[in-house]
Amino acid sequence: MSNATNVTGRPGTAREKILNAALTVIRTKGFNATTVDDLCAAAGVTKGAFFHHFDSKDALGVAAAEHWSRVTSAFFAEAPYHRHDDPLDRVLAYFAFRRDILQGELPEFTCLVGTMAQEMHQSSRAIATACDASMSGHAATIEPYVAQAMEQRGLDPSGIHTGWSAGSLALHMQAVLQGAFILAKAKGGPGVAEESVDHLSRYVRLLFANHPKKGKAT
Amino acid sequence: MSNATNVTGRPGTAREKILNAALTVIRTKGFNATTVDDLCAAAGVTKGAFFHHFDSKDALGVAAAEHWSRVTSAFFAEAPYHRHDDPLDRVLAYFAFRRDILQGELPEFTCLVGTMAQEMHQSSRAIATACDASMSGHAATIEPYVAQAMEQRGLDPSGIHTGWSAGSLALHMQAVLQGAFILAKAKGGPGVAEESVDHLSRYVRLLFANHPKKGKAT
DNA sequence: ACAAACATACCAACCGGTTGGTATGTTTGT
DNA sequence: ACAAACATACCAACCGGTTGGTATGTTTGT
Repeated sequence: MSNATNVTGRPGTAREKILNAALTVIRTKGFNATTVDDLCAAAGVTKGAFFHHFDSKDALGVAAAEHWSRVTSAFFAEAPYHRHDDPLDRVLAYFAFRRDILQGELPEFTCLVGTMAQEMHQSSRAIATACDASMSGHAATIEPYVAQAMEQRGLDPSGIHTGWSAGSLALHMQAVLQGAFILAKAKGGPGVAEESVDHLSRYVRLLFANHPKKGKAT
Repeated sequence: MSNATNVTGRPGTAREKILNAALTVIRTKGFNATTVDDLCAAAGVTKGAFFHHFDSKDALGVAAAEHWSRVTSAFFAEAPYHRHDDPLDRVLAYFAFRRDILQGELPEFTCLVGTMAQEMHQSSRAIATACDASMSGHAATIEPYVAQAMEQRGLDPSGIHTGWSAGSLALHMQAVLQGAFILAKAKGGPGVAEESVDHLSRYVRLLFANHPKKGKAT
């Protein structure tokens, strides 16, 4: 009944342990197939502790999506792709980075909020909204790089192509990654996902192909 | 105990009714959240009939994926995009078609096997394999169009680009669509999905941009 | 030609185990 | 002293699957 207040969550507390357990367990089994007892066992806490910190399993789902946002934000903030001078290089390096981290077992490189959105979009709009916030929030961190590259290279998509924006391209990147995860899950390995990221990188390179940096004409 | 034999499935039988119900119910609720009773209620049959035709809920999942393959094969076989003379036009018209059918409620245009693969890949490899067969099987129906377009226009991806094939591009298309569905589910509407399909179409056009049909140089 | 034997398709009632959640404590930090 | 943070014990509802049975064919031996 006391909930939603302890946003900080001191490390080592039951809340933090449950949240961290949720990231791996839900990615492995999916949200519906994950029982509250699974979560408690993985976190090493009792059910009483669980329902002290979360009003319901759904509330844990929302909190897990938010926790995922924090964890991945920190993870991507430290990634090397930000360090390039050229905005387009940053975007391209982002793809290389996303390709590099496609390692280990499926639950390790797969996306929690993509999984939960797929499963819960009809039964819990609260969870779906939290998942959307997480995915769109991540897209919003690369959107400025895309926008900068477009501006710097004089790429105006509304004129030349059918009409798109830095935002729609950033969201499309997330769609490709989410879809790549699904194929990887179906096939049982990351191979297909790597190829899809390659196609995505190739797409962006082609978009900018005739738009070199400064005033160098083709 | 008698099972796996009646592959044809006479229409109107309990088996057919359960299978058809499964397509919509599982797309709406997901596989785990769908109970056997849900399926029986939607199909208008009893549980006894269900377990007469399917050994287990998982077996129904596999059969549903196979049923989905049959239904979608027939659906796409009748679609207009096959009727273009030029192979590249067929691929482009395929995208337009996929974009056009993004209508109605989410469970209506969303993919059963993508949903099931996501949810069941760890708990039932049999289901995941059936889902992979369905998605890869569909990709295999457009792969020849891509290959024909490449050959006709002299596009050799192993030389010019990083290295890709008609097969990997066809699979990438499925990844984009699957990912678009996830974003649509998270956001609660098909808007994002349409934009992703547009990006995909633009990608393929760019791939062939400098490769006109006959001998017309740029 | 016909009945016994068998198969298929289905149904209503039931069962053991699981699941999210609750009620009632006890511990711990300030 | 008191509230936040847990732990223990427990429950009602639900869920996949089973059981015993019926109705309606189909096959087979004579």
